[in-house]
Amino acid sequence: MNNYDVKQEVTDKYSLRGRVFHKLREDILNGKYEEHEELKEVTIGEELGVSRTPVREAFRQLELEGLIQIIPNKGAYVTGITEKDVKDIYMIRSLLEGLCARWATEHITKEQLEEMEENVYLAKFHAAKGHMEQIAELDNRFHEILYEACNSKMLEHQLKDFHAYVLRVRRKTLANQVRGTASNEEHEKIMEAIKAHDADNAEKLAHQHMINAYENMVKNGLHEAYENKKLPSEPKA
Amino acid sequence: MNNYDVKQEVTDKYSLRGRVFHKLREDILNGKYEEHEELKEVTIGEELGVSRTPVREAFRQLELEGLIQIIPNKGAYVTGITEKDVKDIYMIRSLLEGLCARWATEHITKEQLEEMEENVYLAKFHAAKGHMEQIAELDNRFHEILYEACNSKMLEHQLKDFHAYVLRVRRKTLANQVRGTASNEEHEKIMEAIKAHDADNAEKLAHQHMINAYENMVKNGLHEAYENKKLPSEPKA
DNA sequence: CCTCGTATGATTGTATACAATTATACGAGG
DNA sequence: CCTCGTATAATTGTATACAATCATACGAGG
Repeated sequence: MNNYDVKQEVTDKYSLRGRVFHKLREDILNGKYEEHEELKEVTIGEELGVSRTPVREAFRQLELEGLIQIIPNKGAYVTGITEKDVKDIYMIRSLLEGLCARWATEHITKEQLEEMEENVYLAKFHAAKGHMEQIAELDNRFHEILYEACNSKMLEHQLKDFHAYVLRVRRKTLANQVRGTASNEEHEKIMEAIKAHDADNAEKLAHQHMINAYENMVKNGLHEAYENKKLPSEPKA
Repeated sequence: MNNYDVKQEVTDKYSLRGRVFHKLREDILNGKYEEHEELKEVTIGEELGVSRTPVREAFRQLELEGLIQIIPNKGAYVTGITEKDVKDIYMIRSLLEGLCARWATEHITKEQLEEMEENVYLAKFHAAKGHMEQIAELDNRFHEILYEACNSKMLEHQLKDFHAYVLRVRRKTLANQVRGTASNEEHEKIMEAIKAHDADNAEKLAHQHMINAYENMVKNGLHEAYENKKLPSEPKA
């Protein structure tokens, strides 16, 4: 339609700044840094072999993503992500994914629907074979298709952010054949609701899909994803 | 509880970068720049009397906020905000404000509830007097209290972002005594549901509150808020 | 021994210089 | 006249130098 939206990733990975951004993002989400640990511009720069300039720019972005907090003239501190944050995100996402499915029902294109059908089909195949890596990939892609199909760059933007935020935790969760299969069956039902132009049902199913995903994650021990991160404890006097 | 969360604004207004960020944000939301207009680092820097460094950092943040799009080695282009974006945001917000009200019901503190009661009381007073500026202020604050009371930094962060995003449009809308009064009455009902620990009702009321706000905005002519911005038209061949 | 002020060092904030990349203009060749 | 390649200019990407701010240590004074 309009060729303005040929947008690549919001943050390219091929500039130094982009690399710093993605590296720090990964490290923070991985739990490499303690919560409230101070990140120094020179130190990070030296570790990655770059000057302060790209590091600073990456810091500003990470701040807006909520991963670090910058106190002016003082320093950058890791915010981290707690179990409660993950829970909150899933609750928020459950609502927004529902809305997304509703809108996608009204706006999905033929091409998108075709890719979605292929996605579900392939996922079924890989689930039977136990190819966990591919299942995770297809799961990601399924949701992305949904985001793109909703025809709302605001909602798409939000959901992609959240999606990336919990990606690390989620990948671990999907490494579980039972849930992988169940998840894909839910995808299929969502897709069928969309094909049937049943927006109410699509919304409800997508909503429940998120809740199921979260509950499965809790059941399998969400905390394992954070085993290497110390829980924040009340500082004793 | 923990004193880590004494966070000030995510982007301070007293550094050059902060000033550039807020200035560009305002200008973009105000429609000073055409959609898809290219922003040049030197030009912006000269206009504001600063070097490229703070401008670049501000650009990175604006990109993450979705207001501009940066194409590597090429330039920064204004994304702008369309009427559809505003509509989408209100639909998204209606869901999230509902969730927020639900959580606030479970987590609001005595102090927050007191400020909320004072807020509603004052708003009633100013509405009767026709003090539009104060009504707008109190309206903003009411929602902020709600955001802070929900006890979820993820949700609070999201809602504050959206809130700021549509603030300019909204201020114009509230400059309307009828809606100001109705809006405040809705605030009161939400508050009472929270006081009665009726989370279901609080959610429903907050949800409807957003929808009403949006519909009122449309009725009064959302487009007026964008009278100085050209609508994007399909480029003819 | 404690308190406060100053000096010093460390760290962030900003400006500028230079490198890399991209867009444009122009001319040679067909 | 058109196409393509090269040169040039403009713009972004990065590194570094300098300024401003903040934290710490240390010593004078009480």
